[in-house]
Amino acid sequence: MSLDDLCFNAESGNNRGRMGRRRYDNDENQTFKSKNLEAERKRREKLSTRLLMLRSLVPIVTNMNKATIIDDAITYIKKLQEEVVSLTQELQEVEVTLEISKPKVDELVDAAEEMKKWGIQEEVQVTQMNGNKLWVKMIIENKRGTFRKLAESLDTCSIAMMDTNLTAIKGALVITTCIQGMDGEALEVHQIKQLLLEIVRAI
Amino acid sequence: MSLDDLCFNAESGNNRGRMGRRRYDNDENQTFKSKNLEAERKRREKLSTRLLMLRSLVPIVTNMNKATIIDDAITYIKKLQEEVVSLTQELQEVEVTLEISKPKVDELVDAAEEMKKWGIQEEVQVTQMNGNKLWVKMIIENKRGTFRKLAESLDTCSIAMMDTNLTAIKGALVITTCIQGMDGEALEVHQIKQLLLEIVRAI
DNA sequence: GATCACACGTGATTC
DNA sequence: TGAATCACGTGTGAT
Repeated sequence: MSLDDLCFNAESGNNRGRMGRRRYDNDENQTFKSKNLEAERKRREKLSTRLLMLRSLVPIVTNMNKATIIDDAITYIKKLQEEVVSLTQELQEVEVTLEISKPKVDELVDAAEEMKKWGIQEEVQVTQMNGNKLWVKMIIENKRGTFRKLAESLDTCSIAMMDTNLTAIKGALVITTCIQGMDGEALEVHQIKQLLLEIVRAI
Repeated sequence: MSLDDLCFNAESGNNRGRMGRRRYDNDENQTFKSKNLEAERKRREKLSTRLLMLRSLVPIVTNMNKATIIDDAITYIKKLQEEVVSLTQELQEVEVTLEISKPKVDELVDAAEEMKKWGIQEEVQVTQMNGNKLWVKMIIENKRGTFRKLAESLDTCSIAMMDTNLTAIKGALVITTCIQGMDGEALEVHQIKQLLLEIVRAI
Protein backbone atom coordinates (compact mmCIF):
# COMPACT_ATOMS: atom_id res chain seq x y z
CA MET A 1 0.00 0.00 0.00
CA SER A 2 1.41 3.33 -0.94
CA LEU A 3 1.04 6.64 0.74
CA ASP A 4 -1.16 7.81 -2.04
CA ASP A 5 -3.56 4.96 -1.42
CA LEU A 6 -3.68 5.80 2.26
CA CYS A 7 -4.45 9.40 1.71
CA PHE A 8 -6.88 8.62 -1.00
CA ASN A 9 -8.84 6.27 1.21
CA ALA A 10 -9.35 8.89 3.87
CA GLU A 11 -12.98 9.95 4.29
CA SER A 12 -12.39 13.57 3.37
CA GLY A 13 -11.43 13.35 -0.22
CA ASN A 14 -8.87 16.10 0.14
CA ASN A 15 -5.81 14.85 -1.66
CA ARG A 16 -4.43 17.87 -3.33
CA GLY A 17 -0.84 17.67 -4.33
CA ARG A 18 -0.89 13.88 -4.47
CA MET A 19 0.07 12.31 -7.67
CA GLY A 20 0.64 8.79 -8.74
CA ARG A 21 4.10 7.43 -8.27
CA ARG A 22 6.34 9.38 -10.49
CA ARG A 23 9.04 7.25 -12.07
CA TYR A 24 11.79 9.00 -13.87
CA ASP A 25 13.02 5.78 -15.37
CA ASN A 26 12.20 6.47 -18.91
CA ASP A 27 13.89 4.11 -21.30
CA GLU A 28 17.08 6.06 -20.76
CA ASN A 29 20.04 4.74 -18.78
CA GLN A 30 18.49 6.49 -15.73
CA THR A 31 17.18 3.19 -14.26
CA PHE A 32 17.86 3.68 -10.52
CA LYS A 33 20.61 5.18 -8.48
CA SER A 34 19.65 5.41 -4.87
CA LYS A 35 19.52 2.22 -2.83
CA ASN A 36 17.44 3.60 0.01
CA LEU A 37 14.62 4.56 -2.29
CA GLU A 38 12.37 1.75 -1.10
CA ALA A 39 13.34 2.34 2.51
CA GLU A 40 12.48 5.98 2.20
CA ARG A 41 9.12 5.03 0.77
CA LYS A 42 8.50 2.77 3.74
CA ARG A 43 9.47 5.51 6.11
CA ARG A 44 7.12 8.02 4.53
CA GLU A 45 4.34 5.50 4.52
CA LYS A 46 4.85 4.74 8.20
CA LEU A 47 4.88 8.40 9.10
CA SER A 48 1.68 9.10 7.24
CA THR A 49 0.02 6.08 8.81
CA ARG A 50 0.86 7.37 12.26
CA LEU A 51 -0.43 10.76 11.31
CA LEU A 52 -3.73 9.25 10.26
CA MET A 53 -3.91 7.28 13.50
CA LEU A 54 -3.37 10.48 15.40
CA ARG A 55 -6.07 12.16 13.39
CA SER A 56 -8.50 9.36 14.14
CA LEU A 57 -8.00 9.90 17.88
CA VAL A 58 -8.73 13.60 17.81
CA PRO A 59 -12.46 14.35 17.84
CA ILE A 60 -12.42 17.70 16.07
CA VAL A 61 -10.34 17.99 12.94
CA THR A 62 -10.45 21.36 11.26
CA ASN A 63 -8.42 20.34 8.25
CA MET A 64 -6.71 17.39 6.67
CA ASN A 65 -3.37 19.17 6.48
CA LYS A 66 -0.46 17.50 8.14
CA ALA A 67 0.23 20.65 10.09
CA THR A 68 -3.35 21.15 11.23
CA ILE A 69 -3.69 17.51 12.20
CA ILE A 70 -0.81 17.97 14.59
CA ASP A 71 -2.20 21.32 15.65
CA ASP A 72 -5.56 19.82 16.52
CA ALA A 73 -3.83 17.01 18.38
CA ILE A 74 -1.91 19.58 20.41
CA THR A 75 -5.01 21.52 21.41
CA TYR A 76 -6.80 18.26 22.17
CA ILE A 77 -3.99 17.06 24.43
CA LYS A 78 -4.05 20.38 26.26
CA LYS A 79 -7.80 20.10 26.73
CA LEU A 80 -7.47 16.56 28.03
CA GLN A 81 -4.73 17.56 30.43
CA GLU A 82 -6.82 20.40 31.84
CA GLU A 83 -9.76 18.05 32.15
CA VAL A 84 -7.70 15.53 34.09
CA VAL A 85 -6.40 18.21 36.42
CA SER A 86 -9.81 19.67 37.16
CA LEU A 87 -11.37 16.25 37.64
CA THR A 88 -8.59 15.21 40.00
CA GLN A 89 -9.06 18.39 42.01
CA GLU A 90 -12.80 17.89 42.23
CA LEU A 91 -12.38 14.30 43.29
CA GLN A 92 -9.85 15.23 45.92
CA GLU A 93 -12.13 17.89 47.37
CA VAL A 94 -14.96 15.40 47.63
CA GLU A 95 -12.71 12.79 49.17
CA VAL A 96 -11.47 15.27 51.75
CA THR A 97 -15.07 15.90 52.64
CA LEU A 98 -15.63 12.20 53.07
CA GLU A 99 -12.39 11.68 54.99
CA ILE A 100 -13.52 13.74 57.96
CA SER A 101 -14.69 10.51 59.49
CA LYS A 102 -11.45 8.59 59.24
CA PRO A 103 -10.92 6.14 62.07
CA LYS A 104 -8.05 6.48 64.50
CA VAL A 105 -6.34 3.18 65.03
CA ASP A 106 -5.47 3.66 68.68
CA GLU A 107 -9.04 4.51 69.59
CA LEU A 108 -10.21 1.57 67.60
CA VAL A 109 -8.00 -0.87 69.50
CA ASP A 110 -8.63 0.86 72.84
CA ALA A 111 -12.38 0.44 72.58
CA ALA A 112 -12.21 -3.26 71.81
CA GLU A 113 -9.64 -3.97 74.56
CA GLU A 114 -11.49 -1.89 77.11
CA MET A 115 -14.68 -3.80 76.49
CA LYS A 116 -12.92 -7.15 76.70
CA LYS A 117 -11.23 -6.08 79.94
CA TRP A 118 -14.58 -5.30 81.54
CA GLY A 119 -16.28 -8.35 80.12
CA ILE A 120 -18.72 -6.35 78.04
CA GLN A 121 -19.96 -8.04 74.89
CA GLU A 122 -21.56 -6.52 71.84
CA GLU A 123 -25.26 -7.16 71.50
CA VAL A 124 -28.22 -6.04 69.44
CA GLN A 125 -31.79 -6.42 70.64
CA VAL A 126 -34.86 -5.58 68.58
CA THR A 127 -38.40 -5.76 69.98
CA GLN A 128 -41.75 -5.02 68.42
CA MET A 129 -43.74 -2.16 69.92
CA ASN A 130 -47.18 -0.81 69.13
CA GLY A 131 -47.80 0.48 65.64
CA ASN A 132 -44.84 0.44 63.29
CA LYS A 133 -42.33 1.17 66.01
CA LEU A 134 -39.48 -1.06 67.08
CA TRP A 135 -37.53 -0.78 70.30
CA VAL A 136 -33.80 -1.23 69.90
CA LYS A 137 -31.03 -1.80 72.41
CA MET A 138 -27.46 -2.03 71.20
CA ILE A 139 -24.12 -2.40 72.93
CA ILE A 140 -21.28 -1.77 70.51
CA GLU A 141 -17.65 -0.61 70.52
CA ASN A 142 -17.40 3.11 71.13
CA LYS A 143 -15.05 4.20 68.39
CA ARG A 144 -14.90 7.77 67.22
CA GLY A 145 -17.82 8.61 64.97
CA THR A 146 -19.57 5.31 65.65
CA PHE A 147 -22.92 6.83 66.41
CA ARG A 148 -22.66 9.26 63.57
CA LYS A 149 -22.12 6.42 61.14
CA LEU A 150 -25.00 4.48 62.64
CA ALA A 151 -27.24 7.51 62.24
CA GLU A 152 -26.04 7.92 58.67
CA SER A 153 -26.81 4.32 57.79
CA LEU A 154 -30.27 4.38 59.31
CA ASP A 155 -31.00 7.66 57.59
CA THR A 156 -29.95 6.11 54.30
CA CYS A 157 -32.38 3.26 54.95
CA SER A 158 -35.17 5.77 55.64
CA ILE A 159 -35.34 4.76 59.28
CA ALA A 160 -35.98 7.46 61.87
CA MET A 161 -34.77 7.32 65.46
CA MET A 162 -36.91 8.70 68.32
CA ASP A 163 -36.48 8.84 72.07
CA THR A 164 -32.89 7.86 71.69
CA ASN A 165 -30.67 7.37 74.71
CA LEU A 166 -26.97 7.14 74.23
CA THR A 167 -24.39 6.36 76.92
CA ALA A 168 -20.67 5.78 76.73
CA ILE A 169 -19.14 3.48 79.32
CA LYS A 170 -15.98 1.33 79.53
CA GLY A 171 -15.21 1.54 75.84
CA ALA A 172 -18.75 0.56 74.98
CA LEU A 173 -21.61 2.54 73.51
CA VAL A 174 -25.04 1.72 74.91
CA ILE A 175 -27.84 2.82 72.64
CA THR A 176 -31.55 2.53 73.28
CA THR A 177 -33.96 3.97 70.77
CA CYS A 178 -37.29 3.65 69.07
CA ILE A 179 -37.14 3.38 65.32
CA GLN A 180 -39.76 3.79 62.67
CA GLY A 181 -39.84 3.80 58.91
CA MET A 182 -39.82 7.35 57.53
CA ASP A 183 -42.12 6.41 54.71
CA GLY A 184 -44.66 4.74 56.99
CA GLU A 185 -44.05 1.15 55.97
CA ALA A 186 -43.77 -1.46 58.72
CA LEU A 187 -40.36 -2.69 59.87
CA GLU A 188 -39.83 -6.40 60.42
CA VAL A 189 -37.99 -7.37 63.62
CA HIS A 190 -35.63 -10.00 62.22
CA GLN A 191 -34.88 -7.97 59.14
CA ILE A 192 -33.99 -4.91 61.19
CA LYS A 193 -31.83 -6.95 63.55
CA GLN A 194 -29.86 -8.32 60.60
CA LEU A 195 -29.60 -4.82 59.17
CA LEU A 196 -28.27 -3.42 62.44
CA LEU A 197 -25.76 -6.23 62.78
CA GLU A 198 -24.54 -5.56 59.28
CA ILE A 199 -24.23 -1.85 59.95
CA VAL A 200 -22.30 -2.43 63.18
CA ARG A 201 -20.00 -4.89 61.47
CA ALA A 202 -19.36 -2.38 58.70
CA ILE A 203 -18.50 0.37 61.19
CA MET B 1 15.06 30.16 11.52
CA SER B 2 15.65 27.01 9.51
CA LEU B 3 14.55 23.50 10.23
CA ASP B 4 18.11 22.56 10.95
CA ASP B 5 18.35 25.19 13.62
CA LEU B 6 15.16 23.93 15.19
CA CYS B 7 16.29 20.37 15.36
CA PHE B 8 19.71 21.38 16.45
CA ASN B 9 18.34 23.38 19.34
CA ALA B 10 16.43 20.41 20.71
CA GLU B 11 17.79 19.15 24.03
CA SER B 12 18.82 15.77 22.69
CA GLY B 13 21.56 16.66 20.29
CA ASN B 14 20.38 14.05 17.86
CA ASN B 15 20.67 15.58 14.44
CA ARG B 16 21.50 12.65 12.29
CA GLY B 17 21.00 13.12 8.62
CA ARG B 18 20.72 16.88 8.94
CA MET B 19 23.02 18.86 6.81
CA GLY B 20 23.36 22.53 6.25
CA ARG B 21 21.24 24.01 3.55
CA ARG B 22 22.36 22.43 0.40
CA ARG B 23 22.43 24.89 -2.44
CA TYR B 24 22.97 23.55 -5.89
CA ASP B 25 23.63 27.00 -7.17
CA ASN B 26 27.26 26.66 -7.83
CA ASP B 27 28.45 29.43 -10.07
CA GLU B 28 26.87 27.54 -12.95
CA ASN B 29 23.71 28.71 -14.69
CA GLN B 30 21.77 26.44 -12.23
CA THR B 31 20.63 29.41 -10.13
CA PHE B 32 16.97 28.59 -9.31
CA LYS B 33 14.14 26.90 -11.04
CA SER B 34 11.31 26.32 -8.65
CA LYS B 35 9.27 29.27 -7.45
CA ASN B 36 7.77 27.60 -4.40
CA LEU B 37 11.15 26.75 -2.92
CA GLU B 38 10.89 29.27 -0.13
CA ALA B 39 7.26 28.44 0.51
CA GLU B 40 8.09 24.77 0.80
CA ARG B 41 10.82 25.63 3.27
CA LYS B 42 8.32 27.55 5.34
CA ARG B 43 5.92 24.66 5.22
CA ARG B 44 8.55 22.17 6.39
CA GLU B 45 9.61 24.51 9.13
CA LYS B 46 6.05 24.92 10.33
CA LEU B 47 5.47 21.20 10.33
CA SER B 48 8.58 20.48 12.33
CA THR B 49 7.74 23.23 14.79
CA ARG B 50 4.34 21.66 15.42
CA LEU B 51 5.99 18.30 15.82
CA LEU B 52 8.31 19.71 18.46
CA MET B 53 5.36 21.36 20.22
CA LEU B 54 3.63 18.03 20.28
CA ARG B 55 6.72 16.37 21.65
CA SER B 56 6.99 18.94 24.41
CA LEU B 57 3.48 18.10 25.55
CA VAL B 58 4.07 14.38 25.82
CA PRO B 59 5.76 13.39 29.09
CA ILE B 60 7.50 10.20 27.97
CA VAL B 61 9.39 10.34 24.73
CA THR B 62 11.09 7.13 23.72
CA ASN B 63 12.83 8.54 20.71
CA MET B 64 13.32 11.73 18.77
CA ASN B 65 12.08 10.19 15.54
CA LYS B 66 9.23 11.90 13.83
CA ALA B 67 7.33 8.64 13.72
CA THR B 68 7.92 7.79 17.38
CA ILE B 69 7.02 11.31 18.45
CA ILE B 70 3.63 10.81 16.89
CA ASP B 71 3.49 7.29 18.29
CA ASP B 72 4.13 8.51 21.80
CA ALA B 73 1.56 11.23 21.34
CA ILE B 74 -0.97 8.60 20.30
CA THR B 75 -0.37 6.41 23.34
CA TYR B 76 -0.41 9.49 25.57
CA ILE B 77 -3.74 10.63 24.19
CA LYS B 78 -5.16 7.17 24.75
CA LYS B 79 -3.89 7.20 28.33
CA LEU B 80 -5.39 10.63 28.94
CA GLN B 81 -8.71 9.57 27.50
CA GLU B 82 -8.85 6.50 29.75
CA GLU B 83 -7.89 8.64 32.71
CA VAL B 84 -10.68 11.10 32.02
CA VAL B 85 -13.20 8.29 31.70
CA SER B 86 -12.16 6.57 34.92
CA LEU B 87 -12.03 9.85 36.83
CA THR B 88 -15.45 10.82 35.61
CA GLN B 89 -16.82 7.45 36.69
CA GLU B 90 -15.22 7.70 40.12
CA LEU B 91 -16.54 11.19 40.62
CA GLN B 92 -20.02 10.18 39.60
CA GLU B 93 -19.98 7.24 42.02
CA VAL B 94 -18.90 9.48 44.87
CA GLU B 95 -21.51 12.05 44.00
CA VAL B 96 -24.19 9.39 43.98
CA THR B 97 -23.01 8.34 47.43
CA LEU B 98 -23.24 11.92 48.63
CA GLU B 99 -26.64 12.42 47.10
CA ILE B 100 -28.28 9.75 49.24
CA SER B 101 -28.77 12.35 51.92
CA LYS B 102 -30.32 15.01 49.76
CA PRO B 103 -33.02 17.00 51.51
CA LYS B 104 -36.61 16.64 50.48
CA VAL B 105 -38.19 20.02 50.01
CA ASP B 106 -41.64 19.03 51.20
CA GLU B 107 -40.30 17.64 54.47
CA LEU B 108 -38.25 20.76 54.90
CA VAL B 109 -41.25 23.04 54.57
CA ASP B 110 -43.47 20.71 56.57
CA ALA B 111 -41.22 20.77 59.62
CA ALA B 112 -41.05 24.56 59.76
CA GLU B 113 -44.80 24.99 59.22
CA GLU B 114 -45.67 22.32 61.72
CA MET B 115 -43.55 23.98 64.40
CA LYS B 116 -45.04 27.37 63.67
CA LYS B 117 -48.52 25.92 63.82
CA TRP B 118 -47.92 24.55 67.32
CA GLY B 119 -46.08 27.60 68.51
CA ILE B 120 -42.82 25.81 69.04
CA GLN B 121 -39.71 27.90 68.67
CA GLU B 122 -36.16 26.83 68.06
CA GLU B 123 -33.87 27.15 71.04
CA VAL B 124 -30.42 26.13 72.17
CA GLN B 125 -29.44 25.93 75.85
CA VAL B 126 -25.96 25.18 77.10
CA THR B 127 -25.14 24.76 80.80
CA GLN B 128 -21.90 24.02 82.57
CA MET B 129 -21.71 20.73 84.46
CA ASN B 130 -19.00 19.21 86.61
CA GLY B 131 -15.64 18.53 84.99
CA ASN B 132 -15.39 19.31 81.32
CA LYS B 133 -18.94 18.34 80.59
CA LEU B 134 -21.66 20.60 79.26
CA TRP B 135 -25.36 19.90 79.30
CA VAL B 136 -27.18 20.79 76.11
CA LYS B 137 -30.83 21.14 75.27
CA MET B 138 -31.88 21.94 71.74
CA ILE B 139 -35.20 22.33 69.98
CA ILE B 140 -34.76 22.44 66.22
CA GLU B 141 -36.64 21.68 63.05
CA ASN B 142 -36.93 17.94 62.45
CA LYS B 143 -35.90 17.64 58.87
CA ARG B 144 -34.68 14.41 57.42
CA GLY B 145 -31.09 13.69 58.44
CA THR B 146 -30.98 16.61 60.86
CA PHE B 147 -29.59 14.65 63.74
CA ARG B 148 -27.13 12.83 61.52
CA LYS B 149 -25.73 16.13 60.33
CA LEU B 150 -25.54 17.46 63.86
CA ALA B 151 -23.65 14.34 64.93
CA GLU B 152 -21.33 14.75 61.96
CA SER B 153 -20.55 18.34 62.80
CA LEU B 154 -19.86 17.64 66.47
CA ASP B 155 -17.69 14.69 65.53
CA THR B 156 -15.73 16.94 63.21
CA CYS B 157 -15.20 19.35 66.10
CA SER B 158 -13.96 16.49 68.29
CA ILE B 159 -16.96 16.78 70.56
CA ALA B 160 -18.46 13.58 72.00
CA MET B 161 -22.11 13.17 72.95
CA MET B 162 -23.12 11.09 75.97
CA ASP B 163 -26.44 10.25 77.59
CA THR B 164 -28.24 11.66 74.63
CA ASN B 165 -31.99 11.80 74.51
CA LEU B 166 -33.73 12.50 71.25
CA THR B 167 -37.44 13.01 70.72
CA ALA B 168 -39.43 13.97 67.68
CA ILE B 169 -42.64 15.90 68.24
CA LYS B 170 -44.80 18.27 66.17
CA GLY B 171 -42.18 18.81 63.48
CA ALA B 172 -39.58 19.61 66.11
CA LEU B 173 -36.60 17.65 67.30
CA VAL B 174 -35.90 17.85 71.05
CA ILE B 175 -32.36 16.91 71.93
CA THR B 176 -30.83 16.72 75.39
CA THR B 177 -27.29 15.52 75.75
CA CYS B 178 -24.06 15.84 77.65
CA ILE B 179 -21.09 16.81 75.54
CA GLN B 180 -17.40 16.65 76.22
CA GLY B 181 -14.24 17.32 74.24
CA MET B 182 -12.76 14.12 72.85
CA ASP B 183 -9.24 15.35 73.39
CA GLY B 184 -9.85 16.28 77.03
CA GLU B 185 -9.74 20.06 76.64
CA ALA B 186 -12.43 22.12 78.36
CA LEU B 187 -15.39 23.45 76.41
CA GLU B 188 -16.53 27.01 76.97
CA VAL B 189 -20.28 27.56 77.35
CA HIS B 190 -20.71 30.62 75.13
CA GLN B 191 -18.40 29.28 72.49
CA ILE B 192 -20.28 25.99 72.29
CA LYS B 193 -23.61 27.76 72.14
CA GLN B 194 -22.43 29.85 69.22
CA LEU B 195 -21.06 26.73 67.57
CA LEU B 196 -24.35 24.89 67.98
CA LEU B 197 -26.31 27.82 66.60
CA GLU B 198 -24.04 27.94 63.61
CA ILE B 199 -24.40 24.22 63.03
CA VAL B 200 -28.20 24.38 63.28
CA ARG B 201 -28.30 27.32 60.91
CA ALA B 202 -26.13 25.44 58.44
CA ILE B 203 -28.40 22.40 58.56
C1' DG C 1 29.84 -0.81 4.65
C1' DA C 2 24.98 -1.14 5.40
C1' DT C 3 20.95 1.00 7.50
C1' DC C 4 18.31 4.67 9.24
C1' DA C 5 16.46 9.13 9.60
C1' DC C 6 16.43 13.51 7.81
C1' DA C 7 16.09 17.95 5.01
C1' DC C 8 16.13 19.36 0.69
C1' DG C 9 14.48 20.88 -4.05
C1' DT C 10 11.06 19.98 -7.39
C1' DG C 11 6.92 18.91 -10.33
C1' DA C 12 2.20 17.96 -9.77
C1' DT C 13 -2.23 19.20 -8.11
C1' DT C 14 -5.95 21.53 -5.92
C1' DC C 15 -8.53 25.67 -4.61
C1' DT D 1 -3.05 33.08 -11.59
C1' DG D 2 -1.01 32.29 -7.48
C1' DA D 3 -0.55 30.38 -3.10
C1' DA D 4 -0.65 26.16 -0.54
C1' DT D 5 0.05 21.34 0.00
C1' DC D 6 1.83 17.11 -1.23
C1' DA D 7 4.81 12.84 -2.53
C1' DC D 8 8.80 11.90 -4.51
C1' DG D 9 13.88 10.83 -5.22
C1' DT D 10 18.20 12.01 -3.55
C1' DG D 11 22.50 13.39 -0.89
C1' DT D 12 24.24 13.11 3.52
C1' DG D 13 25.34 12.58 8.36
C1' DA D 14 24.77 9.42 12.19
C1' DT D 15 24.46 4.81 14.06
